[in-house]
Amino acid sequence: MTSDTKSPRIYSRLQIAAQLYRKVADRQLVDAVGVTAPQLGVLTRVGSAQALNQTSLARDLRLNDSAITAMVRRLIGLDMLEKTRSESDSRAFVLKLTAKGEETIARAQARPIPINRRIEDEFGADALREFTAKLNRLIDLCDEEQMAEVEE
Amino acid sequence: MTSDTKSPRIYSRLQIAAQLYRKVADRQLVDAVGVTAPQLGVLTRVGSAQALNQTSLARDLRLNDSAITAMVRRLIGLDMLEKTRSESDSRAFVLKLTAKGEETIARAQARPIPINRRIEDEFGADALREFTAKLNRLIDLCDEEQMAEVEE
DNA sequence: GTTGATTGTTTCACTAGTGAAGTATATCGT
DNA sequence: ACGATATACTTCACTAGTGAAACAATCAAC
Repeated sequence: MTSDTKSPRIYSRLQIAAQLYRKVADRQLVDAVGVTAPQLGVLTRVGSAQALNQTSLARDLRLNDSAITAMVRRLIGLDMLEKTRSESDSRAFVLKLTAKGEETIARAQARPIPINRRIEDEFGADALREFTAKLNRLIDLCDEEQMAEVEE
Repeated sequence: MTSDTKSPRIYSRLQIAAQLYRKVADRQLVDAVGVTAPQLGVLTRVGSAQALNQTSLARDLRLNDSAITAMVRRLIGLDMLEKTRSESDSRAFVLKLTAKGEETIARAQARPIPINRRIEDEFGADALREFTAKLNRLIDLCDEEQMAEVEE
């Protein structure tokens, strides 16, 4: 039994890393600015776009439409987001930040969360770039695999 | 605006990769052996241990106790797992695979899922090793950060 | 040998995601 | 101008995770 069952490694390490990172980031973000990491992701995306609707937001974040429905509902509940019917297309909504939403982004941008600083410092710019490149490669492979399945 | 907001990159790429990988793996696994990736993780851990209880399982998989409660309930519902009160400690349960559970692991081990093959092939053993090393490093950093918080 | 802390598990309320099915509005082809 | 198709969004039922609070059984200490 010298062989250490190679296969499950990447998958489970990836899941653990993602989960743990999110847990730590969530706690720090909620403390600092009152919003979770996925929520901040939505806010910043909405903030950096003009007249975004939910479907485009879903595509940008690579989530499904129903995840967005729920996410937006929560953010409206937190008074961070507003939703108004689009004038050009009455099926769609236009998402907009409230004043509180803008403040939240501003505060988050002003002082980066400790875990992110730590990771940047300890990895260094090069290693980080290489790491994200590999993550992107992994994402591409999964996309290809999905394509392959559809056409089967 | 040449600077590309470096910070959110790793976090969000990691989340996207983890989510997508899990989605693809889940679909392939459910098709092939009738169980999701996290579920298979639990089954294989139980299978490779003798007389495991839920708390140790939680520690092994780096999950929370209540996640295990739910997970075990689902696997019992699928008739893959059994739970009997421990004789040595009557607070604890001993987890054991059913025949169906054993079969499921066996089948999963027999033919690895396409997405895993693809990733192994395209990355190559070295790149994969390096990648998991970085994931482990990331996990360690998050652990340290959590420690730091507790002692604040 | 009670008393108090620790351990194993569950429940609850929550976030965050998926997929399938439904509703309403837009748009296209003829 | 109409019917078919596509698009935007919601709802529902589900998996999978977190954290806090409860409860029972065990273990130490005195």
